[in-house]
Amino acid sequence: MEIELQFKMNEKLFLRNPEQSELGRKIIMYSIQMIHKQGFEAFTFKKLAMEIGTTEAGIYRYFENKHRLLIYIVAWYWTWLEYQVAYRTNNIGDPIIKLKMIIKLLATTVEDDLSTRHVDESLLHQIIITEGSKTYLTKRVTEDNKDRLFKPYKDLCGHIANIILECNPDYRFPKSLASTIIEMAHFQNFFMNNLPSLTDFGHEKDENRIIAFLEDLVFKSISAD
Amino acid sequence: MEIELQFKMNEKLFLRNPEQSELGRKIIMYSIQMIHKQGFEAFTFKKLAMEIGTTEAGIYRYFENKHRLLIYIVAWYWTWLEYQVAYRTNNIGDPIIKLKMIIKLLATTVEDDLSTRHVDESLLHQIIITEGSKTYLTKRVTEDNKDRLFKPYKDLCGHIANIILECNPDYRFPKSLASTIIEMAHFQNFFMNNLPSLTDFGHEKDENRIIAFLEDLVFKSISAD
DNA sequence: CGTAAAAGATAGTAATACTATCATTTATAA
DNA sequence: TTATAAATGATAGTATTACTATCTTTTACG
Repeated sequence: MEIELQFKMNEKLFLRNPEQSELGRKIIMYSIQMIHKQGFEAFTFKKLAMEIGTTEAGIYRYFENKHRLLIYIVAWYWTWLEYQVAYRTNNIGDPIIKLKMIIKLLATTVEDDLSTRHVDESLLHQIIITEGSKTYLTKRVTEDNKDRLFKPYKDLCGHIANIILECNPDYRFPKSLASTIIEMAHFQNFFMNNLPSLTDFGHEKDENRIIAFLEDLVFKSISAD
Repeated sequence: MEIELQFKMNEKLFLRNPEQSELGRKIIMYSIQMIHKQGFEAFTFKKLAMEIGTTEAGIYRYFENKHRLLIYIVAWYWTWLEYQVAYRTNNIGDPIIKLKMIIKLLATTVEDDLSTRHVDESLLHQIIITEGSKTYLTKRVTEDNKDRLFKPYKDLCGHIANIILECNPDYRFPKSLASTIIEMAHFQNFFMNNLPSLTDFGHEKDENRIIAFLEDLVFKSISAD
């Protein structure tokens, strides 16, 4: 069977819903490609418009500015990942197995999910690693947070924190450990590939070593004192 | 006694050494204030020049661009912190006590160090939290790394990793744990103050809770299996 | 088929991120 | 002390970025 996945995104994330038009989907598709290739700093609406074959003004009808567009695709990614997590941990009773699955999903290069035709999740995963934290490391974070732009990220974090509590109801830092897992899944990957001396797996460049590190970190942390 | 601290910084970090002239020191001093106040994105050389009472061209003689200036002040901070670590863990034999001291230094709001007159370390610490990772989360990271711009950060990380190994020579991930401590000392602080639901200490906003979390994380991780 | 919404085309502006040039001041060494 | 080089100041200019505005044409759809 062929299923087309769509997520209902927070309306504050855009001016016009990009999922609902050809141009909108092109904006998402090409912006993912361009941000991945050139990095967020070098990415501009003008270049994007040229690539797509539309005009700058056309892009501005969908997104207020490029930072908002970044927040959109990052929020989209977290929504998609939460869905993946739900899907893949469904029917698993043991919270420890669930946690291992989540760590794997966070730390592993994802494959392009064919049920979302205009989004290449593997590129998106790379974008999250390098650009993800830039969405909130700004002076506008409080305002953006009030608009609930980071809700998908916070939901995932809360979800993981709950599973941690299932493993050990007495553990004192479930939410901080959850955000640590998420951030470190990405930072260790970035370091491994770019600043290898900050990790213990610079030579192999093997994501399984990151998983081993995170599992060691998590399960020792939540084991009873 | 009054001591004026100066660090010999990597020459690739600047075009002209800002420590060696009045204008250079003003650039450092005011850029720290402005980046702290407005955030790195809104910070420009033009505004900085106006604030100082010089011209844009004047700033460009010291730093290639604002990103380089950010790398400079961040590298300066890590150099200063490594010095603090060395100073404060001097004569401590027990690596566990050393590690605790380092976690405290990383996670606590620092006080302005009066032996560095043109640098306000407490502002700088806030800048590192919000802007620090932007120094390396770029497409230029490999090039910048070759120029050794991140050496102070990597040195500190290596230093911490060594102490971790002193605690437990069999621990498998000393460097990754070290970079995790450093990054999480900052991210948990940022989350606590801006996205509190990602942490377990959003209500109290107490840095001691972050320290407790990091100590729990670290000492459980390095305890023998 | 008519109308409203979306997209295209074009233009324009203020700010940013620089580079260049030349005059003036300041440090310094012969 | 003077010459002279280095640093700074003053001014100008350019390409690009980050938008906003307006008007026309196309497309969607009830």
